[in-house]
Amino acid sequence: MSAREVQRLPEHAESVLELAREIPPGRVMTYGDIAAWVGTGGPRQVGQVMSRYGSDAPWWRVLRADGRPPQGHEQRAAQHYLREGTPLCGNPPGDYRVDLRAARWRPDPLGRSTVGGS
DNA sequence: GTGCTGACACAGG
DNA sequence: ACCTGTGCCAGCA
Repeated sequence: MSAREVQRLPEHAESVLELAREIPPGRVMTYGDIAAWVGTGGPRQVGQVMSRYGSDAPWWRVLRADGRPPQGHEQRAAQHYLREGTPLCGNPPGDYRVDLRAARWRPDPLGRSTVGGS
């Protein structure tokens, strides 16, 4: 995207994309997680931002709360999961659901990455 | 100003 | 586990 387009970005869009780019390979975040982290009102807004401006960011690492990749891009995302070794719990082909239990990532302000809850 | 839309979340059945 | 309906918020016609 060009600089002129960036100027059109909503305030939160910048934060959303930046956060998405910090997700390490093989790890993922949900739309809701990102929404909560950037302080925006809702997961849908994150989805809007990703669909409009996420082409440059690792959009496949941002998924729904149930572990499903972005609606309409499941097949495309699956290729990335296999390439990055993202843990899957679905039943491929057809169901490429990501195992959030193992792959969910939370940004670490202290440089201490967590593997998700117990 | 009003209303529709969307790469979502959650509760019910 | 699945599908459906309702709630949500910001952007755009």
